[in-house]
Amino acid sequence: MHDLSFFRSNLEAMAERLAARGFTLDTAQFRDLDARRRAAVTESEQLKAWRNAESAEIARLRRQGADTSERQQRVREAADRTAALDQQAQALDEEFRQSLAGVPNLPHESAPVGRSEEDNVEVRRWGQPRQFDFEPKAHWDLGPQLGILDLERAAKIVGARFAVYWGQGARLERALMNFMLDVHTRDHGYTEVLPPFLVNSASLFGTGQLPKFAADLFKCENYDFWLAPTAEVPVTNLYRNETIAAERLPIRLCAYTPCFRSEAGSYGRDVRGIIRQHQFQKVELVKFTRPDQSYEELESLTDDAEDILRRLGLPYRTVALCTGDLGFSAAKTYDIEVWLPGLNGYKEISSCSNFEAFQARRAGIRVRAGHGKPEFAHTLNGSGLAIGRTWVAIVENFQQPDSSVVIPEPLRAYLNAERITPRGALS
RNA sequence: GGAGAGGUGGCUGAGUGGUCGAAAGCAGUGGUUUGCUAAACCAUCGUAGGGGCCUAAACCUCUACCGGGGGUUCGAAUCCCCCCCUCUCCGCCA
Repeated sequence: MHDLSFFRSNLEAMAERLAARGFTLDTAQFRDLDARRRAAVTESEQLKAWRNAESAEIARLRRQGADTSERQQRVREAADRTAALDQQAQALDEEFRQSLAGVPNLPHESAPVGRSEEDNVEVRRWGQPRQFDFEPKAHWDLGPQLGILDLERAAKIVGARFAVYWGQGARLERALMNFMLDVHTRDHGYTEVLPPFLVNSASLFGTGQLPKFAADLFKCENYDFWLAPTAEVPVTNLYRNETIAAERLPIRLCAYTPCFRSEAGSYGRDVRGIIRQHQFQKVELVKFTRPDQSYEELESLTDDAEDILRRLGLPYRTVALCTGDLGFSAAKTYDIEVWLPGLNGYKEISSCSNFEAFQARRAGIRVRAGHGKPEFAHTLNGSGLAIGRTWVAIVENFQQPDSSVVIPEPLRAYLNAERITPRGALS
């Protein structure tokens, strides 16, 4: 959400910068809507001022014992007009706010300009994709063969795009969750939180999923409860409508949650295996910072996520998303892509973004520095990492000719094993 | 699920139909006094939106906001209805 008065007085400049991300801001429509809104508000408020003055006069006259029934009658007669004007002003104001809420964030000046994924810029690369001296298998073949991944039964108990993990597969998922949380809390300075997995619509508005992207979410019938699509939503909203003392910033939080996404509109993409699921597990990193600190914090957040891959020995590259590929709320985003032999390419495993004040303004997250006026905080988040895709990366990258999988050293204590070996057909 | 008590500015807390954007205290800010610290005293101190005003600040003014939404009334923090949340007791449950 943009600042109303700033937005209004910088319409043309906004439009120009939004064009970089492929968003066309209809300035004429906004100008017209705003003018009508202000006219309606002014008229409605003038009538209210008149009514309030009349009421005060009535109170005064009554105290003197005068008869005020005529004045009361006049105010009563104006009631319809008051209500109509008020309603009109409210409707226009609401319409304006909704239009404003649908305008994406401005890209940061350091975000590369471009139209699509193709124009993203690789900023660094770590590790070398392994040269196999045998034909590596994709996880959708290897997983069932090892007896650790069961998509058919998942389809039976819910449907497509869900997975059941068995035995060491389940244990690997749990090991990754603990490993990531331990690294971020012990070595990277994050505080662990375990939030609710369901959130209300106010929270989803705060982080920008609503009102525009309801179709991407699962909603509970008869409740204002939604399955959280990412821990970003509950964790960022921890401080919704709160003012944080500047000395407490930056606040760095990490959280493990399952994530639920409808994946509407991605039919046919990543249909094999568990790359794209309705439910996946993720450890998320969330930061609240002072406005002047947010870009250095984005760099360190991205590095914290990359560190997990380095420790696991998984090759990756990091790309800066171009303006045309940025998410709705983000001003700048780095995607971290892990090497997957099954796809013979790099696949997104983390997305680290600075939202600047865009979410904070929607969610009412403020910072008070000293005794000055509170200003909006900057919020950031990134996956640290998506556990399902990390699971895939480990299984595919560290597979052996006999189909076993060598567990990266840091995970061995968690798994109490050095290797995943076939357990035969799924029992 | 049942019964009861509550939700008021940064905090504590008064306010049961008009003079209430809201007492008082604390905290904050500016000042006076003061050898320093401390204290005392005076002043000031909410947010959002509209107008004055072409742009920005300041200022003036209006409107809205006392958990949220409706209603009654010339007029609502105050009365009525619905909802949400917190606390206590009972029931149920992991």
